[in-house]
Formats: sequence, structure tokens, C-alpha cells
Amino acid sequence: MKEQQIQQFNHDLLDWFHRKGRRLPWRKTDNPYYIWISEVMLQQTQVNTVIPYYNQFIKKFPTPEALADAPEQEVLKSWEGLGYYSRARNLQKGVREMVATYNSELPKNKSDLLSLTGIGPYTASALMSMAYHEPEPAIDGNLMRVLSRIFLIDDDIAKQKTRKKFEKLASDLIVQTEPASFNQALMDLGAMVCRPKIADCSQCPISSHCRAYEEGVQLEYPVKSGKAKPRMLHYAVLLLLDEQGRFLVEQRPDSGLLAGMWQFPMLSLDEYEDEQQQQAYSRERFQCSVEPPEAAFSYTHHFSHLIWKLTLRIGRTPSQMKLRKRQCWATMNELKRFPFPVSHQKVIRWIEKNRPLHT
DNA sequence: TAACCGTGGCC
DNA sequence: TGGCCAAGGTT
Repeated sequence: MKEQQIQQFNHDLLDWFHRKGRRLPWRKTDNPYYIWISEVMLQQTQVNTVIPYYNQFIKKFPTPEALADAPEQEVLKSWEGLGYYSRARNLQKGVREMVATYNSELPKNKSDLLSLTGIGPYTASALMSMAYHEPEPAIDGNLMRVLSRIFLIDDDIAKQKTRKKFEKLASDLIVQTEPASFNQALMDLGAMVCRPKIADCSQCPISSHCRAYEEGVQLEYPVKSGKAKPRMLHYAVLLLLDEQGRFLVEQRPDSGLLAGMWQFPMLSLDEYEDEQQQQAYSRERFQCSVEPPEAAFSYTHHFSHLIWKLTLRIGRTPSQMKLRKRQCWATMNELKRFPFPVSHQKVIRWIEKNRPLHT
């Protein structure tokens, strides 16, 4: 685009944004720490999902020190249900680094921001523009979708290096005097008008600048390579009760899927294929046999790259059994203090509904 | 580079 | 109904 076209493009974009842009909780603050929290929560997560988590989180951890000093379990509990839990652990780690290294203040330059755990290229640029009003384009999925349509760019946005191409392009476009509004405008446009499956071009303030609209190929863009089909894994979820009706629960490892979250013990049915093997395992490991509840309970849980097929089994385990590390007995009330992934919250809900203590 | 890492909402 | 998608970072 020529300079004058850029001026018109930005005028049309920002005029729309100031009239129709979303009023969001994290746009009311100038506290870089709060903006940081919002940016992490918004990674791969929709605005409406984030809002209640954000409000609750900043209330519970109002300052960097409050978050830095909190037990990780409390942070995960506040994140419970939001998904991608390593974001919470990395956010706390990053905040601790900020408190220790930068005197509790978020750095004002991009390379220092990038040095903090959990801050990548997008979040660093978002913070530079939104918290410090520096002209850094924040290259996210919305921006790439909108600009790929405007400029008919057919590079695969799933590839890392494509991001750099958009970075250069957006650097030439960004409104120097109002970079935060520029970035937020493209995000709002991408979320509200120029959506992946629905491009509502009649409502678009910049359709007159859009080459995809001109050619009627909006939905062909952006080009994005497909994801692999998720693997399927089968487990028995073991509801193990002691004489007092407490439940055996355990904390998952500190890395990998659902790191640091709690769960009921699981038995891999892909590993232990037949009934005999499964009973041998539960006797050896939990000193009891396990069987399906009277009304069998099986369900499916989808992750981004995995599918769990789960089926509930119940057993009576002696409370004096030697527990492994990261395992403990808990009453229903005590259970609720632990962060559980949704896949296991489904079991907790089942217990409350079916009351297996009476069996 | 590409796989890993969650969840809920939408059509 | 289920496949697709969302303000990405880490390894």
C-alpha cells in the first residue's frame, strides 16, 4: 500500500474500533501486571471464557508479590478449568523472575520481556503496545487472518516463519500514535467481523481495502496446514475408598499433560488389556479389586491432541496402605481444595450425584 | 520444525 | 453431531 492508502486504512479501522470495539476488563487498566495476566489467559482462549477467570485472578493475586508468594497449587486452583495449565505455572515463574530481577516492575523493552518465562513474541509485543504504547505489532491469529485476507497472503500461518512476514507487514502499517488501538482493532475485527468461517464483509470498515473481498475469496484465507488426528487412549479411572469413605487422589507429574494437577488414579487399559491383568495391577498397587459401579459410568474427554476414553471402577482400599509420593486420602470437602482437570471433575460430579459411599 | 499442551462454544 | 476454532509458548 502507498502511504496515503495506509492513512485511509488506519482511519477506517480506528474509527470503527472507537465506535464498536469491545469494552473489556483488561482494557480499563494501565497496570502492566494485569495486562500481562490477561494476555496469558487469552492465549488460545476466547474472551468470554477468560473474563470471569481474569476478574477472580486479579482479585486473588492483586500484586506481583502476591502471585510470587502464593503456593503453586493455589495458582492452579485459580486456573482450574481454563486449560493449558503450564500457562499458569509459567506466569507465576515469570512473575517471580520479574520480582527478583526487575524490582517487581515489568521491563519496558522487548528483549527483557522475552527473557521472562511464559512471554513469547506475541505477548512481548502485546505488552509493549498495550502497556507502554510502543509501536509494536502483536502478531496473533486474528491479525494474520485479517491481513492475509486484506493482502491475499497465502503463506501457511501454521508455520513459524510466516509470523515474521506478517510482523514486517504490520510494522509498516501500525498507527504510530495509537499502537494499542491498532492491535486491539485488528483483534476485535478478527473476532467480531472477519471470523474464520464467517466473514461478515458488509460490516467490515476496511472491506474497500481488502483484496480477498474484491475477489470473493475471503474464506479461502488464511492458508493453514491441518493438525494431526488425535491419538486415543483408554483408561480406567479408579475410585478408591478407604474405610472412612475417603478418596485416594494423586498429583500428576511436574511436566507433561496436566502437570501439577490432581486426579483419581488411572489404569491404562491399553497397557493392561485383559481383566486378569487389571485385577493383578489393582491388587498389587492398591490392595483391592476394582469393579464397575452398579450403573456403569464411561465417558470421553477430548484434548487438543489426545482423546481419553474413560471408564469408572470402584475399589475398597485399606487406609493403612503405604501411599506413594504425591498421593493422599481426601474427603469430598478436602478434594475441593485441589485443582482438578475437567476430565476428573466429571468424576467428582458423578460421585456427588450417585453417592457410591452407600454401596 | 513440529509436536505438545485444555477447554468450551459454535455451526 | 462432531469437527473446527481461539489474543501462543515451550521443547
